[in-house]
Amino acid sequence: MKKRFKKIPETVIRRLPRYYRYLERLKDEGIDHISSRKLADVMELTASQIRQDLNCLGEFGQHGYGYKTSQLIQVIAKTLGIDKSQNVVIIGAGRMGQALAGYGRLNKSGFNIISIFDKNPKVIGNIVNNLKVQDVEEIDGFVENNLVDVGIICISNDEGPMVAEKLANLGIKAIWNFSPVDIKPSENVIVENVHLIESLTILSYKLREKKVIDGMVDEIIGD
Amino acid sequence: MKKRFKKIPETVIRRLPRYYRYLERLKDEGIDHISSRKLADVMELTASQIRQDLNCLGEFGQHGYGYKTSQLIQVIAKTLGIDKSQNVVIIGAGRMGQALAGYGRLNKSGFNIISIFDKNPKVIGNIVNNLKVQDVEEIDGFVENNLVDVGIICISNDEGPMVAEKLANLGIKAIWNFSPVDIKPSENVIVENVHLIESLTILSYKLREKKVIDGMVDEIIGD
DNA sequence: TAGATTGTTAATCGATTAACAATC
DNA sequence: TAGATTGTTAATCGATTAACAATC
Repeated sequence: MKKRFKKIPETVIRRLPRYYRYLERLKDEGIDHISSRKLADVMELTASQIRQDLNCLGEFGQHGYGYKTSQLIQVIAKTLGIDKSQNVVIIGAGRMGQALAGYGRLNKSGFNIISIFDKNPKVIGNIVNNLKVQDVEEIDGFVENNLVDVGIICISNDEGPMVAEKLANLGIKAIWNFSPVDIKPSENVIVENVHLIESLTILSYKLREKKVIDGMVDEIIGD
Repeated sequence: MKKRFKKIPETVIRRLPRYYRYLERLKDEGIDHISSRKLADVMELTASQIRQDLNCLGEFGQHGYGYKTSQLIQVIAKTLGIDKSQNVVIIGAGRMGQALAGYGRLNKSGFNIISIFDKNPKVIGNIVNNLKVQDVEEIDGFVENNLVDVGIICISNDEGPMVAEKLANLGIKAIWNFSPVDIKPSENVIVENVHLIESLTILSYKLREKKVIDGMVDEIIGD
């Protein structure tokens, strides 16, 4: 009998979506099995790491053969919880809210956007990706009558934490936060804070570092 | 004399934008100095880690007093290369491209969006955030006549790597990629690949894990 | 069988935490 | 000065890589 519960390290979890994406692509290309060595080449990882990572999910490999792509995809999907569809609401129908509402890959991974809310009367009633923007004042009733798994907070002011608390009180257990102030996870609610600017800032650092190494700029630590 | 070049670990670099954000906020609240202990409480890190991290940038603390917020902000900004403004172009004026074009925090960190391109004739000529969408065919001339530091790829098809290569040939050295296929960094070009779905997927995993721990669901590893 | 490749243990490497002398 | 807090070294912890017996 298999182990009932095995804690998977967060570092591994954070790599799983990328495995999933590459494996989906390989499967689409008609590749039905792959060795850790070849997958490592494609993904620019080490074969050793891939075997260690996949072993956290169970034993799927076949000695002398490799891993079956479709089986791996299935297991990763199940581990990540994207094998079942989940209902999502968006709070904030600004540009980012609209972009996420129309983001096809969400649906592909089982996230169904079932409603979008805003507080701006000029925006309420607009159609965004086949959904009519609702008044955020009506969210209580909506959440009571619909099973909502995830709330996406897409407002641009500092009220994210307040909105998150409201959603938590309504029973929403997961928050995907795009608003500028970090939302702290609590006993009731899981959070992923997204700050797009961080990734661009890191790019900026690396660009500068490259310029220093290439001798185009003088130094990193000044004076 | 100070060291001319000190390699900062990537793990530290990836935390710097978050330090920057919190310190900016503290400064806005009128806090002009802070100890590693207090900053650790606010940011939910350990004081020890903060001191280690900041020491990678130099020695700024004052014994018995702490760190000056504004000095720290300045040093982090310089390290990350956001102390100077950088010119950015966006390729792809779809919803995500538009959202990024209107994303105020980019400007705040010194990233100036100087142009936005698309290949769709229906979109070319539209005004997005005070910029007229240009025909992507005209990008060569534009880049030759303007200093462009970063290219943001916001297309939704699989042509990201091709677009990136074109930009690299035009001399753009940094790519911020939102398109679905990973762009591989090369000798000429630095890349940050962004896959928003990954962060939502991790949220999904954590939600599931929480449900298992709370006894609302049976198991993580099936069968 | 022989070749390929896994699963897993051991070795290495790096990152985080703890501790404390130095010092403002 | 006494109290607070840094900078830094040492200890711990965890993640990655290497190695190889097991096995298809």
